Amino acid sequence: MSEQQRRPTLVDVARAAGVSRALVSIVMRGAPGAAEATRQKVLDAAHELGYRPDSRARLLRSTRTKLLGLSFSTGHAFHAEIVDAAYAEASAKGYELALGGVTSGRPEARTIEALLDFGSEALILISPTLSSEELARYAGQVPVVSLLRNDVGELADSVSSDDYEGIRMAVEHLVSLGHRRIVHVDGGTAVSAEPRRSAFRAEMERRGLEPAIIAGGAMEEDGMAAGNSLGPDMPTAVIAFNDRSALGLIESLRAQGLKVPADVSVLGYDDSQFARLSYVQLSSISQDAPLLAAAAVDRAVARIEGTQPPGHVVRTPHLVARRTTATPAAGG
Amino acid sequence: MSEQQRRPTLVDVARAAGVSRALVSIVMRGAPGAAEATRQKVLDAAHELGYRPDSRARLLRSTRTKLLGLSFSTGHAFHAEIVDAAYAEASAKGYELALGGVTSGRPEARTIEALLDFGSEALILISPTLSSEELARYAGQVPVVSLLRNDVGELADSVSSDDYEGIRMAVEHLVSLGHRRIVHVDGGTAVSAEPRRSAFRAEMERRGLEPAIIAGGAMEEDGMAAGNSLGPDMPTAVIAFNDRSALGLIESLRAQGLKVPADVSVLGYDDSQFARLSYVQLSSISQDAPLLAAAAVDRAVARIEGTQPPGHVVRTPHLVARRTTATPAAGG
DNA sequence: TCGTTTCACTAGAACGATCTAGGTGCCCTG
DNA sequence: CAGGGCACCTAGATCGTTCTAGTGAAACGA
Repeated sequence: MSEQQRRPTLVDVARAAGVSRALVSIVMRGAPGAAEATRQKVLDAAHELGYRPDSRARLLRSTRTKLLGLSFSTGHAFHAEIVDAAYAEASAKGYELALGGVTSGRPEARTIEALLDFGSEALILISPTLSSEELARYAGQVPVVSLLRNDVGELADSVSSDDYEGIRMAVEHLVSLGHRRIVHVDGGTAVSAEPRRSAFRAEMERRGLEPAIIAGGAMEEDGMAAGNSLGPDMPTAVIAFNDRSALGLIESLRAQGLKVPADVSVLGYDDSQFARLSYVQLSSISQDAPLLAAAAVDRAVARIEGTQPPGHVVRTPHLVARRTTATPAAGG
Repeated sequence: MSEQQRRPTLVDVARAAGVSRALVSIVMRGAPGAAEATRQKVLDAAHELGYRPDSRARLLRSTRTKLLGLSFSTGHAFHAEIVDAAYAEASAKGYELALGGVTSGRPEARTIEALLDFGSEALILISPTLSSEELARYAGQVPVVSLLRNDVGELADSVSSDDYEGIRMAVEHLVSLGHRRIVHVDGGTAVSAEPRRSAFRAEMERRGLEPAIIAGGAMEEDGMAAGNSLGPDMPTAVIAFNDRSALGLIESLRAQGLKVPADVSVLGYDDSQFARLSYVQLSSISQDAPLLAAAAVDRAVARIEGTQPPGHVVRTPHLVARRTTATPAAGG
């Protein structure tokens, strides 16, 4: 049943090592001002006692928490990839990450408050859905970096992927394969749906092609529904809003007896783990989660350390051609 | 450029409301000992100033943090479902959740230390891979609840799903449909792979059937590989280690020209969002993430509040029959 | 030799909350 | 009208750190 025992404090270590509290503090945080011999003695004592600094007390006093708050949506696989990369980048920069999940029953604001309560020095918000006013309010308290959404005003930083360029590449790829009847299954109300939609329209028109857009969404179901509604006037290629939607779309085409890419080419967006699955091999536009995450962490740290003013980073995505896009069937 | 301004403290509120620091504290945490009129006055002042209690200071003094540490693997969709449910349950019980992600580059121990640093009063670990010794060490510091793994000794609590019963139901279901040649594609080295494997063996033998087991894993790729190796001696039904593996398996069968469930029935495990996808409709054994999460949070809170000794909760899974299991073809 | 600098270290005051131990009034009781 | 009880409120200590301002001693330069 083992008594839950009080964890050792600086005082305990100081007593064990025969030095003052302050010196132990100096040694523990690796600050200059301690002789090598003493440093070693203190470290030994600390290790002996199993001492771990109490971050609450530490942070209370120091204002620096070395903590980055990161909000993400549970259930978005793409967000999970960003979280992974952010962990790595933060830890390389000497920061810890506080994760906040946004779920259906838990609004983003609630999550952000929790992250601030933990003592986050900056917030990285993946695809935030907050209004610009709310974002501005938080940005008045700590640096805020919006990831994958760039219309966040002057106060907040943003790191996003160039949606126009991504769609341009998608169209370019399909056109260069010989497709002319291309449909975009859009993302409905999802965060980057609008820029992609208008990019598609502009890019198709620029090439003198008809920009057919049908309503979609971010999930497999949306892709399926869109696929089913395609029936009467089947195009030779489809650009889906994202990979999951593309998967649903492919399934729908398959159910209609069509082969991908022989009959219809399908291009996803995100280059998520779904796209990479060996049996899917979905051609996709990669936003490069690790790079985006690293850029976001970089910006957050730069802002915290005051080395730079707010700014907006836009990264160029790239095309990953796999097995779902090909030359259209003759006469398509 | 807006000056990042100091957040208001108890003192500020006290001054604004014309009362003492202590009284504000009393009001803020809803403790008894303040007149209704004063309470209102303080609340108004606090709201006016936009005061939010500093959890670091609060926690430092009070030992109670009302914080539950939850570790999960990014990229495990099933874990994400648990996180969702845990948030809801924790918040209903008046606790906040601290999330810790386990990724390939970030060992579980590292994540746990971070959760403890945040001040977690208890840890909920989803499918922990730590050794029993390490678990015991942490369990000596705070209550530890292991989720989906039950061999964690006396010190830690566990909440798990009855793997034997799950597999028994799976076999039962298939046998009652008329299947006799059933294969189990196992989970390789995954956490619950071994109990499911031996449950399958025992349950098949109990019924006088041949328990065919082939090596698999937790991902689509593993299911595909297993499906491909099935070729020569195709069974009429397969029980996969989990839904993702089942998906890969189905894909492989499809590539071999076999229809599911007409030629082969496939049963998944987890009843994850993948199983529920409208174009998949995978029959699966549900471990009921929300219930498991709620049970884990309950145990953690019970332990923290000292109302109960460590214990092991086992929940019974249930079968969700969808479209991938059916009566075998005549002569199968 | 005597200031000055540097180095190693320490005492004590923060940080922003909670908690303990009172101190007021005010009402009631006998 | 003394004394007890209660409801409301406050001063001051405290949590475990970090930070500021020193202290003492050794090393240095002139």
